[in-house]
Amino acid sequence: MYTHTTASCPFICTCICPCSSYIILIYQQVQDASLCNNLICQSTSTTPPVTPPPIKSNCYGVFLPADIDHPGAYKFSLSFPNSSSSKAAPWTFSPMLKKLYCQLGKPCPLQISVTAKPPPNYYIRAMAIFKQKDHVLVPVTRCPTHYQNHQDACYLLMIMWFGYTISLFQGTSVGCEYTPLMCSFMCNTSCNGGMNRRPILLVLTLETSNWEVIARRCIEVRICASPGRDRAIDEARFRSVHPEGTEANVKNGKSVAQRKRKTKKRGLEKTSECQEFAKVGHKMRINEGDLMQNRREGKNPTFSPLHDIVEPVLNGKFYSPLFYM
Amino acid sequence: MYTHTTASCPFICTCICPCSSYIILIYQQVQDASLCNNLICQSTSTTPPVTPPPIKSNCYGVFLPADIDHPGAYKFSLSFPNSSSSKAAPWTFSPMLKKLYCQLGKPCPLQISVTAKPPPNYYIRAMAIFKQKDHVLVPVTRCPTHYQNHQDACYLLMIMWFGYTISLFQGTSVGCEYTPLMCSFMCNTSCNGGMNRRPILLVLTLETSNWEVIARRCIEVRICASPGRDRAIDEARFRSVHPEGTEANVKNGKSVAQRKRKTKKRGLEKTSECQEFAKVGHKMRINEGDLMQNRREGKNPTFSPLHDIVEPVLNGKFYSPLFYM
DNA sequence: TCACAAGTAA
DNA sequence: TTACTTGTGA
Ligand SMILES: [Zn+2]
Ligand SMILES: [Zn+2]
Repeated sequence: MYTHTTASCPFICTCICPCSSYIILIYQQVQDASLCNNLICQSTSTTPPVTPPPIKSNCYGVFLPADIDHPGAYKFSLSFPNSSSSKAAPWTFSPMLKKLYCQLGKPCPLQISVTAKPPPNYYIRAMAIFKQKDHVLVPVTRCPTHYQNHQDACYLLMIMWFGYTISLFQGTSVGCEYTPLMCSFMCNTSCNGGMNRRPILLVLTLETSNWEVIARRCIEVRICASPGRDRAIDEARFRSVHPEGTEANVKNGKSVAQRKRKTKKRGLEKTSECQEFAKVGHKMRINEGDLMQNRREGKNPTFSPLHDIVEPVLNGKFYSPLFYM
Repeated sequence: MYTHTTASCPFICTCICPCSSYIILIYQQVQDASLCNNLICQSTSTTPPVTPPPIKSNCYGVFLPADIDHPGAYKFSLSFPNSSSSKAAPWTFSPMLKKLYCQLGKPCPLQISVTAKPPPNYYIRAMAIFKQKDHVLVPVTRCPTHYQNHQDACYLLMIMWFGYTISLFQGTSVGCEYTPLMCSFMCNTSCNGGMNRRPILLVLTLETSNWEVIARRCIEVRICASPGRDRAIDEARFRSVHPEGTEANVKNGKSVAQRKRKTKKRGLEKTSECQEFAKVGHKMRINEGDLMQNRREGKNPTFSPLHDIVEPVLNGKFYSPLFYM
């Protein structure tokens, strides 16, 4: 019997892959009923998770195109509660742009749902990737400043990897409409030396016990100081570009109101990652060549257990995950 | 005979104290003439510098008020060559505000002069301190992002501490009017997790062989992306506040056109250092309590030699110096 | 060189 | 919530 509890996780227990920024939530069918039709933090499972889920990241391994919504047979969906109407709210979601605006470190409530109970040991993977295609292979990590100032959060993240906690899933059809999650992002999208103003996507995938992706939901996430202001700006810009189409363009995966200069489009002839990082301190922080080489060889990152901390290390470099749940 | 050469130092050789951000230049009288009346990079001295100069920093030890100009008997002065008139120039100096505006990593030429040749082993100390009185005890360091991306510069800095090079001084009266220095600042004044938009002063002191300060020159330094633009803004603001007084107020040490909101003054009821840093990652990066305790006990920082690198460590914390010469 | 972007103070 | 600050793209 494998047991684990964590006090920091009120609703859902997570198995966190220390590689890059993603989190595994394991769906498991159980016998005993629970208080609520949610993913519930539960310390017991019948089988200890001996092997971690395979790594499917943006920096190695195979990953399907990340920005295509695919509800699948279970009608997997991702939504948000009604966000506060106050402009000072710590988070707000724009259905028009399918984009979450939130402040650094503030928990954001996600809601996932399926129309039928998945088989046992189905799980959900949550990861962050860069939206721009030419950056999608670069791991999304925290900036050095926030990592240095917030190592406790990272510690919390890491011990949860050892915990590898199983979450009970009662289904979303008995009373509760959604399964709530709380997600906190630990850097601004604009952070120097980190995301560096590059927009990111949060990708949730429903996967089988064989780690096959059967459903996917993607939203853009902008972590910023003023979510309300920035959402208003983005939506106004979008409406000025698409006077009537509104939501249709978004659902077709087309580019929406990017944060870009009025005069010219950016991102196509974008400077390389090396050049981008060179602007911060004139030296690359992440060696993309290493990542690509590693990817070609199919290598997984190595883990360095130290006390209770497992650090996500790839080719000797440490990556600080962006978010936790 | 102690010898040392460094290729990275064209004009002057520096003894760099790894504590906080300052640099020691030793004035030494020599017999043989040199090509130019400058501080000249010279690899020979008659006595090896066995003991480093005592640490006089903003975080420990005694330090006189840093923002008072005191030319002293030698009429010690600090000036700049004529800066480029281009708005895109990497540096510019405002005599009106006694303030240097420069870009990150770009070398700035300083000129120092005295009216008479100092005795042997007089030296100059250069250090950066925060301008605001309630931050003056906090060491001025680089931000984590720039430190991580620029460790080579730090390495260069550190090996020069071992080098402890002596500079020959021919005086400023034979042909050359000034002694040129080149100074590079390695973070923006606005850097998160570093100076964090707090203005700094560069303080040059002329000290005797007993480390007694006999002259001092101070300028404000703003390291920013657009020195020309920011100087123009500051000077316009200053003129609007001081229609006729112009330079007089500056020379009297009065507060000049601060970068502040039009409506209200800032800096007097400033939030504490702890609260300031708390905004970056919600955790203090520098424990001011440690610094103060250390200062009360008169402790010096400890040095950790590792390969050829000496790291400035104080109470187990590492400080990355802001600038080098 | 200019205007936008986006964190921050008030 | 507004307006300023200040790095960045074009
Ligand atoms: Zn950050
Ligand atoms: Zn910096």
